[in-house]
Amino acid sequence: MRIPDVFGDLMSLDDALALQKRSYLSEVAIFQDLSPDEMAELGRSVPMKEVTAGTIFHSPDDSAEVLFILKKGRVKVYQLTPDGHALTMHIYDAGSIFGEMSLLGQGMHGSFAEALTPCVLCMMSRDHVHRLMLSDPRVATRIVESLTERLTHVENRLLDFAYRRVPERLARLLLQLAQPHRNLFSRTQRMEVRYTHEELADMIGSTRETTTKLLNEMRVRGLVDLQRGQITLIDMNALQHIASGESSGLSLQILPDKE
Amino acid sequence: MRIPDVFGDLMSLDDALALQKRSYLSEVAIFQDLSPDEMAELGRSVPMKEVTAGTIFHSPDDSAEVLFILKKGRVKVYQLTPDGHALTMHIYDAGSIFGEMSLLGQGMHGSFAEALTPCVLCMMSRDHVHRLMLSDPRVATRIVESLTERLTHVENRLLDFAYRRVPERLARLLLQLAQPHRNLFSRTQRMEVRYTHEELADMIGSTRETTTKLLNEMRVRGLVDLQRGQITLIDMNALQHIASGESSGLSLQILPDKE
DNA sequence: TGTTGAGTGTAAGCACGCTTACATTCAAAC
DNA sequence: GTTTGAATGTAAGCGTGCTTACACTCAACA
Repeated sequence: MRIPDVFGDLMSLDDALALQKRSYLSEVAIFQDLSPDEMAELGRSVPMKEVTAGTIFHSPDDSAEVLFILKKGRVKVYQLTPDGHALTMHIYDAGSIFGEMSLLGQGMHGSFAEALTPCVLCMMSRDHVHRLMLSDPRVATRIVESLTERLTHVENRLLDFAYRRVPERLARLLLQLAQPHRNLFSRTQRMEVRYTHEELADMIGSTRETTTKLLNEMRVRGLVDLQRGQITLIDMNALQHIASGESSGLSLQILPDKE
Repeated sequence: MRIPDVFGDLMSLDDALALQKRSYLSEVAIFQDLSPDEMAELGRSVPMKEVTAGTIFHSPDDSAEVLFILKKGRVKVYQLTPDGHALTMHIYDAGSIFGEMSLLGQGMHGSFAEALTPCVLCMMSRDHVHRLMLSDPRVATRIVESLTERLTHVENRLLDFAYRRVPERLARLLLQLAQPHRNLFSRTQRMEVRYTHEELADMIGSTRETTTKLLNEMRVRGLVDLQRGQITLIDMNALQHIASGESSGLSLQILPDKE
């Protein structure tokens, strides 16, 4: 797993760029309470960066405490265990903030941050964030809300990992990740999950092999349709049933012999 | 673990009570930046409550969004799974804040809060917290720090649950919970953990039986000493070794036959 | 058009730890 | 002193899912 040099060619300080950043930042929930003036000031002082898909723009080696504001794209934050397993801590969508700082905690203690798609990121220093929080309580309040949401999410996952079996965790993940996708031909709308088996395994704390096996069992049963890097959910109800743990596992050995 | 009752039976006047609450609150990290006046105001407006050990003072049924400020004692927050398993989300010591509110998130989405020892709690409404955050950014900043710390902790646990085996999780928990305890006779200082096997099991997402078995294996190997509701850590190095996953499991079957 | 690597399919074997089912010990309450 | 329930001890059995080891498919790139 290689870590390419990220901070290559950053930004130039023309006004146009600052303006663009300003418009970017204004859409981030954290800053929605700031005045236009404050936004302008922010736009001037916050560096921006673009990275291509697959770029690992933060690794545990990076000591600097940085807060990332994700303007465009999707980012995966994950950790590696000594024995080489990866666990995906979180996947952030546009509008999210995340970072290393002890101040804003979240994840980066030994975490990698990888761009899943081309991304546009704003970067703020610890000091900057701190000043911003102190200068405007509404900003701090928004950050509290953001942290709260994440905390809730992680605690739910903890419960999953503690007492739910892998098929349950997988079904829950699929339902959670599912994005609506319109089929142009049949004009039906289906839910899709665009991740590889290995990526899914890293999210549920399982292995690629087990995930593949379970997905194929789901396919055989008509719950999903499988293509490369893409899973189409068909029978949402059945998936929900598995996700709720009411199904007695997915392993085929329990299937009644119908003939 | 009893706490000498300092403010026991002085006077039951309202003023005295407010003063008492004020002094309580002033020791809570969140409010350390407030002025004496602000503390006084807080002391007047925040209700306080005492509960005995074992009391479950919050359950999923309680719909009210309350923020608890734990002044004295220790509190366990846990959730129940449909199949009756319990998972301890967090154990709070004096000075902690925790609560239900979506605002301050953390845990209470279906959680129970149980006093492990006699406790003194202050309770704040969602509105009150919100106002306090908006009125003083330093308060909000402290809350952000608190949330950050908890988030980091939960994420570490998530990693543990995902890829560490039960013996590892148990050893890590013991080391984490260990409190120094002075032996009056030998004047040696030993580390103690005062929980039952079941309580420990609920923290590492395992069962009481497995925990008992592992603890006894540790005892046989001279790593710990066991009494009712109390575990004394003896060989910290060996425990650390198990905790780091370098030990090839604890199960006896792998032990070399020495004779 | 061939090569390459990522993504996927499949299967045997086995260890961990959960389930189930008791027996026993200890401390507190009566 | 007796009783009672919580805490602990122990063990057989077995299923989940990890490990290991390959074969295969497809898309991208040369």
